[in-house]
Parts: sequence; structure tokens; C-alpha cells
Amino acid sequence: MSNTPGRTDWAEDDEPDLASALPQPTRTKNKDGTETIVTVFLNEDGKKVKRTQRIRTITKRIYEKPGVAERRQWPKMGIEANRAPGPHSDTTTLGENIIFRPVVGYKSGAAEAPSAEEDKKTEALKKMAIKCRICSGDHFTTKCPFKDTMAPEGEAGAGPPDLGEEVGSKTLEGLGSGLGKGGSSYVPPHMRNGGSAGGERMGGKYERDDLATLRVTNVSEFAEEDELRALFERFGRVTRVFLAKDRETGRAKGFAFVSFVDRSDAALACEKMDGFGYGHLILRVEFAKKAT
DNA sequence: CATGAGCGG
Repeated sequence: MSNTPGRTDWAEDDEPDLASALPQPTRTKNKDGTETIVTVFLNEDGKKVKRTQRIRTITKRIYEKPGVAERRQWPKMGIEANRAPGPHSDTTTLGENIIFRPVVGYKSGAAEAPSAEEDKKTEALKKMAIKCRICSGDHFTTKCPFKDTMAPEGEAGAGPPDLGEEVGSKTLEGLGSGLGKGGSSYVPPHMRNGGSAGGERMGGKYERDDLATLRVTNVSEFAEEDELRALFERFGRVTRVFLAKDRETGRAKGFAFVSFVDRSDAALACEKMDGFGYGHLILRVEFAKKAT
């Protein structure tokens, strides 16, 4: 408890007299942007020394991250010193350019024109014969009239050999027993245990949830989805905006769908936006009927 | 005027 009255810094208790006897360093700003620092301190021999420093504070290059373009201008060093700009295959391996995709199905804003090769591929796909995996019909599997009641060929019928002899397993009854034995592909829950025989489905086929979806007609062909969204968002949370466009020309066809989270918001939006002047046209807004 | 896309193979 030998603390000097009035002193609060116990860390300087080692050399209280000497430390307090020396003046504080002074910093002076010069006209050319530098600073002069004068420090008085004791050297190894215990003698008092006055030191004068002139410094320049640098903020660029050290603390700011330069961009790629700037870094490319930096001179090369090491075994690459004095070589031409750009990567050289004998010293540099180029990495894959990884595209950032925030969501599934993301398309870059600046979509590149499809290469001739890709175009060919698309054409070939279009020309390919469409054959249903379920009934071999002239439609895609997802469009098959039997898709709710039958599994694809080769899965329902490909039961285990020992069972297959006994049971005519190319029927619905074969489905349940085939599960988990040989089939490698996924069978949706509603098709298990004999499909439609099991659980009742509410309201029949699956439909998009359009309970809170508005159909907007008389939309200007110059309208855009973002604008429509902005118009309707003030009434509640909008989950989807679809502006019908011509597949070939890309021109808006004059109607759109706007879906809300809450049907009550949709109702309000319907009431307020029906008759709204948008562009040179007057919008017509009503609840959408069921989907195709 | 007008009731939505693509997936997949």
C-alpha cells in the first residue's frame, strides 16, 4: 500500500520518479504531409536522449484491397520477373471459373447466346420421340393418365424372380410387394401400398395453390414483372408474379398472375387494383380460376 | 382478346 496519493496507474510503480520526470513525446504536422515526432527518453546507459523522427502516414496500398484489374498491373516477381503480363502455362495453372448461383435455376443477367452446339442439342431433344415410361404412350411420363395409379414399366413388373413367377406382378397389386426389394428409384408415397386403393386424395389431382392468386388482364405489353410486383406488394406479401409472354418473341401477352401469401391481401389488392390505370391501359384484376 | 413454365428422355 505504498501508492502515491493522486496516482491511479499502478503499472508505472516500477519507476515512478523517472517516468514522470520525462516529457511526453510531441507530434507536429508539417506542410508536406509528414509529421515530426520528438521523444525524450533514457538510453541503455541511463542518459537522457532526445530523438527526432519524421514520418509519413500511408493509407493506400497497405490497408485498401486493390482490385483484380489493379493487381494485374503489378510487376511480376520471382521466376516470373520481367515476363509479359498474363498467365503463362509453364508456371501458372488456371482454375475453373466457378459461377455463383444463389438459387436453383439461376440465370445470369447477361445471358450469353447459346452456342451452335447447344442449339443442336436442344433441337435434337425436341425431335426425340416422346414415349411414356408408364404406358409407352405418345406423351411424357408426367402427363400420363395413369401416372397416379401405375409405376413406370420395369419397376412395378421387375419384382423379385421368386415372387414374379407366382404373382402377375405387372399389376397394381405387385407394387407394394416390390417396394424396397429391387427397385432403385423413388416411389412417391401416394403410390405405395397399391396406389389409389389406399388413401383418399383431397379434391383429386394436384393443383397449384391458386387460392391467393390474382389474374391481371389488360396489361401493357411493355409491362414487366418487377413493376407488377411493386404495384401489388403494398397489399401484402407477394410470392410470385407471372407475366405471360410469347415464347418466340418474348413480348408480353397482356395478362399476368400475382400470388399472395394471404388470400385476404389478395382480396384487398383485387379490390384496389381493378380499374387501376397502368401505362395507357386500365387493369382488370380478378381471382384466378384453377390452373391448367 | 387473354387462365402460367419447365423438368425429362
